[in-house]
Amino acid sequence: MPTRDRDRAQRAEPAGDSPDPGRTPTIHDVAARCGVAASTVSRAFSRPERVNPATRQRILSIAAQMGYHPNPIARALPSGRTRTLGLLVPDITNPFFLDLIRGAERAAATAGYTLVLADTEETSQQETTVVDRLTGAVDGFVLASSRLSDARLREVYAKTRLVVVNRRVRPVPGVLIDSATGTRQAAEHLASLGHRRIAYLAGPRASWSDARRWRTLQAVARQRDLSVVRIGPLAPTVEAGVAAADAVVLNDVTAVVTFNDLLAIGVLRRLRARGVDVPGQVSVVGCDDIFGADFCHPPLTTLTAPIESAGRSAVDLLLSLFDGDEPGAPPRQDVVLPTRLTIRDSTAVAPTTGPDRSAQDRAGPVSAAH
Amino acid sequence: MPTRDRDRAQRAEPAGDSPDPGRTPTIHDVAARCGVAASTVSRAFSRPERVNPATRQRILSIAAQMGYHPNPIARALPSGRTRTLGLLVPDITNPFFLDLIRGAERAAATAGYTLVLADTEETSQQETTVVDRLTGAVDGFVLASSRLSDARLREVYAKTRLVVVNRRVRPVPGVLIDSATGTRQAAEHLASLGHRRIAYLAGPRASWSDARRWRTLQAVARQRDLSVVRIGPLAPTVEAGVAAADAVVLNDVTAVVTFNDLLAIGVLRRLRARGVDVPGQVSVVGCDDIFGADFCHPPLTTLTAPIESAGRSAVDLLLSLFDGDEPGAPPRQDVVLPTRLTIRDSTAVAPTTGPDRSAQDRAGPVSAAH
DNA sequence: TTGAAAGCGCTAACAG
DNA sequence: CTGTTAGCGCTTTCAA
Repeated sequence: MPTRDRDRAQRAEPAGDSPDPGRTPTIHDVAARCGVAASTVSRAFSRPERVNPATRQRILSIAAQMGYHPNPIARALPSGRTRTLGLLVPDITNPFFLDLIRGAERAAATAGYTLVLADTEETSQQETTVVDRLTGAVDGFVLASSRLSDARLREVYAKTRLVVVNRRVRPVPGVLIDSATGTRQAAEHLASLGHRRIAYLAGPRASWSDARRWRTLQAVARQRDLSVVRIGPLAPTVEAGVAAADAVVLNDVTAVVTFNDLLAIGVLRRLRARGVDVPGQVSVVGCDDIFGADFCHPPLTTLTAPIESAGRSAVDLLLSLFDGDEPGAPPRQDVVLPTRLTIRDSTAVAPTTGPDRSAQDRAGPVSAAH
Repeated sequence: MPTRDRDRAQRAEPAGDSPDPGRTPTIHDVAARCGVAASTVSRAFSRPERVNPATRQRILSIAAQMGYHPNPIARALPSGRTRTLGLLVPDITNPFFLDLIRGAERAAATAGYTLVLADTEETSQQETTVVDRLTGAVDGFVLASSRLSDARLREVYAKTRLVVVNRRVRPVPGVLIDSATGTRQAAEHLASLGHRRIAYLAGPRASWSDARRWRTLQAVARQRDLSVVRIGPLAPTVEAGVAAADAVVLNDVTAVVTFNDLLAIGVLRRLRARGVDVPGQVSVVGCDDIFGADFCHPPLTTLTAPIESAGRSAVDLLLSLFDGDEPGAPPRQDVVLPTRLTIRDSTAVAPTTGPDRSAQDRAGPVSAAH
């Protein structure tokens, strides 16, 4: 049988190429061709230093000319290492995750890992299913904006390597984009521009960042004697922003801070449609600085979040977990990434006409929306 | 040894939970607990119809309470099926691919497949490496805007399942976004608006779509007696668009058609900075209708491409290859997706002042750019 | 430094 | 319908 392979190959390819045409060569084919044991070929690839340089050289070159490539699956079975990472996002549709994916993919690629991408469609159910299906197929997970409960997250952490993004669940290591400082800057920016009454368009109820942002906003409001009204929770989408814009007008504020840029873009769209001038009548501050925030109209003042860095950090943190730690190991230092305010054209001094006056100005359109 | 596991489990967990704490249960643990052969447990999961409903029921419920999940790697080794697909894109950074990824992910998820995502960084080298590394770890590949040569693509196709997007390489099955009809519409739209002199900002040299678009443009130009000037090849990025905008002005045209929206957005940005009114002085037509095309300023007239559909189709086509066909099987029908022109605010009637006059108008800024 | 042998966890004939 | 028996292709002791 092995003889047959050999003969065929010799006849077909003088240079000595693939043995049995159609079948991908295995470690044994290479071993046979080299006159060494299979285990030696294995070592030549996975532990090159433990094999004689001369033999290694020969094995490698013969393998190359046979078109041999180690089978990653077969490799993973005994070793338990797949060199693959799972990245779960709640909604690929959201450009925020594009940047996250990008950062994660790059960090993974740099480390020689491959990324498995899954969309959990905003449900903890799907998330659980995917995690279960992928466990064993990946060396670890990055869960971005997970919808799982703290308890479930801890369970998962107990049986596999895990990093969460935008979530703080001890002892699961996490990457947090800290919008607090940025939010504070934003609020003070608005206060300095003379805004006294601000609306906050809230994100999904379960969002850690949303809670923090709202708390910060309230704190600044107290200090600077502003009044902030919370509108939401809202889906983090352009459509929700469009819808919420009417509530903004109704609430008679001179500035809006939104949970994310998608909402802000929706607000901009709707305000423009209603003839409300931004930033003349209303100032808008977004969050994240996603693709598009700089070329929408007007260009958006927003909290620039290091999203790509977050993706990169999450993968790096996950990878660092592989060095010695057991699953469920003692807590690691969380990575906290700062945000900063990027001022563009959607914010300006509050209209000199007070809120009440401007409310009158807009009486027509407002009632029209009813 | 098996007895030990059993005893432990019984002692630790009255309900009969995981055997050896810390070790994930295997098919054998479940089999032992159920008093059946391992192969029966295997069948209960992979071929439920070939096992007695009662036994299956018992196995499934015991497995569930033991927290057993089939190990995907171990499953893949003998079966050769990983239920995983590889998606390779040249540049995750490009939002075009976000939509493609989205469509592919959805189609894959629907079919119960998982997506492995890789960025080839625009190099055929990286692409080859990734393909080699992933071969065997995925059931097939979708290569989007591949940078591989036709020959290499055929080679890959000979040893694994493969679908290309935006590429026509017989006999490799492909999904093509046919911008020809859309481009024709765009050109005629401009012609009807009175534009006589049009610039085309070309994309990467190797792009199949770019070649087709340019040809179509020339054809229409001949028919409608327009003159078109080709600028490029250009990287398909906002930055390249910014840079090319100056060339556009210099070429003294009244309309620009760009290879993609990123270029168009860059042109818009630069033109605005230079005080050239769009669409008053110059009309701009993009291509693809990516996220942002509808809210940039002014909202972009563009060829709406069914990008997400393309991703979905590519995966569906790939999956269809699994039904019976051998790798390297006879050619399949390519999927051709049409584009259509979406008219927004970046196009308008050509300025009544002829090209020459308007060139004079802009003499200052033009020379300033020199 | 190299070889032989025993699996990794599961699937897939083939009997029964 | 279920059990037995071989592997899938590779890694990994353990000896030599």
